[in-house]
Amino acid sequence: MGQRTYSTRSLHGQVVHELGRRIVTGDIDEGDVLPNETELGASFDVSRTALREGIKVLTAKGLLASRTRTGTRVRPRNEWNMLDPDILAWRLDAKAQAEHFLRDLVEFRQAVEPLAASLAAERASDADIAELEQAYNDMAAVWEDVEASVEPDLRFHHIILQSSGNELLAPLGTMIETALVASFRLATPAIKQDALTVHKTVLDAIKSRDSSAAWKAMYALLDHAIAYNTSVLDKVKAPEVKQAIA
Amino acid sequence: MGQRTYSTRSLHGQVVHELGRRIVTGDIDEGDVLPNETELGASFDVSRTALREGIKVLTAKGLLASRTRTGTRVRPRNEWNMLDPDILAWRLDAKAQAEHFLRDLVEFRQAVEPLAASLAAERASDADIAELEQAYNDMAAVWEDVEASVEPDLRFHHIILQSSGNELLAPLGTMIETALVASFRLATPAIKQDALTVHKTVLDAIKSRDSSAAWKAMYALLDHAIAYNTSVLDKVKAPEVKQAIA
DNA sequence: TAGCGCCGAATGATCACATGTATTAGTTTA
DNA sequence: TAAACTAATACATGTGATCATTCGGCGCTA
Repeated sequence: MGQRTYSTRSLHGQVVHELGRRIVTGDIDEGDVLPNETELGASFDVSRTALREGIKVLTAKGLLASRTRTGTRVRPRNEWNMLDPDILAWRLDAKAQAEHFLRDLVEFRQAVEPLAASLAAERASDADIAELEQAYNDMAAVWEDVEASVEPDLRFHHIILQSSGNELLAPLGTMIETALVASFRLATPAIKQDALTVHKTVLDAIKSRDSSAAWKAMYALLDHAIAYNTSVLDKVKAPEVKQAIA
Repeated sequence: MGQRTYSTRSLHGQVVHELGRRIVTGDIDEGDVLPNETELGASFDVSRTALREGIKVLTAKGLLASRTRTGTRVRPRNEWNMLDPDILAWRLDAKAQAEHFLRDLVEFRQAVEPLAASLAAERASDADIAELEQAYNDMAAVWEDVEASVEPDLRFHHIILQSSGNELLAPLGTMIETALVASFRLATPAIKQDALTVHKTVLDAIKSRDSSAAWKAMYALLDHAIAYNTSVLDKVKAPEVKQAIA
């Protein structure tokens, strides 16, 4: 369970997560009009104020839109801020969509990370590269332990995005972290050992400041992930996989 | 001026935009603690409730974090939801950063759109392709008029992202629309004519379902845009360019 | 000096009431 | 009869006063 952006401890935070989950999972459909504020507040057993603060949060994420008299309705799905960490987390909760979602996620990474790697090869500071190497070494040290290798793996990708020197790319690591954790957990030690090799290739390319090699290496790394994901998701029999997705 | 997600008409909406702008432009620094709610509310001349709703919105976008007793502080920049339409709009307002921002934006497009094009080549429906062709024709019809050609151009890219069949890629069109409009306005008819050719190449590749050709064509299109952007931004003398960025 | 407990200041939450606005129904008028 | 104005209404929006909760710091005590 990756950390959610929005705290679930406050009252309106609970409203945000419960309502958000219902919308994202399709429990409440796009275009649907919500009950009016007093009514909805009562059903959540919170005051109208708390409910409104929750609605404002979801509005900010593009899920809802309120108009006077008309009421509050769910905005069309393609206008949601899909890369919002909370929305990603809710989508991940929707087990029914998980398979489709993982495909989308890997495709997205395949769009973003190769370029980030090539930019990092050009722009990373020596300190960045040292950190990257550290992350790789940490990964290598614990590769048999799937659980323990998640953190340095994540860190590795994080640093590359940061080092791209692009302020639109850099935050993506944090944004999709929750989702990545879930997909990483699917891996077995055998997979991880393979992964180690391709990670090394990426690291070396960036160290030698070869941006096109970095691009290709990262692309290959994700191809590897795709091939693995599909092969795993095909054998739906394995219950522990379904478990991991959830 | 692209349409903002969050209405500026409501009271708390004004708070959102004013506070948001101040934070994004660096007027209020990351890590800074805001004045307490009663005080800040007074300075905006709104009630504490309205202010709180505004703060919740900015919290949802990752700009702020509130803790009891400690107060509300600006979160580190790399944790912001950079692809949020409002944040993009505010960044665009910050003229000082505009040049750097445009570079980031084109790089981001270069990460995302080639893949979207290649996926579209595989997955676009016949209706999608018809729409895409329509957008191209509309572009071709008015290419001398820079202003008029913005809309079909935007539509062209929008449709490709939509047709990618990836729910993470699809909303990016809407998200970066505001920013794209600004960068498109920089173009001159001569540029636009060139652009037309490369757009045609993309269209043809998708029509013939050639995903790797689509990838390359879109990449070339954006390379074109990059080369153009840098060349334009280098001649800082031209005042109408600075104007257009603003 | 370490540990405990109290206090205060900030956010968190609720309520009651006031306001504005868009829709709908009802009434007038050409 | 149909179109245009008007009033009623229901809902979202905005406000301020009030209580609850949390947590950091200060000071007391052993």
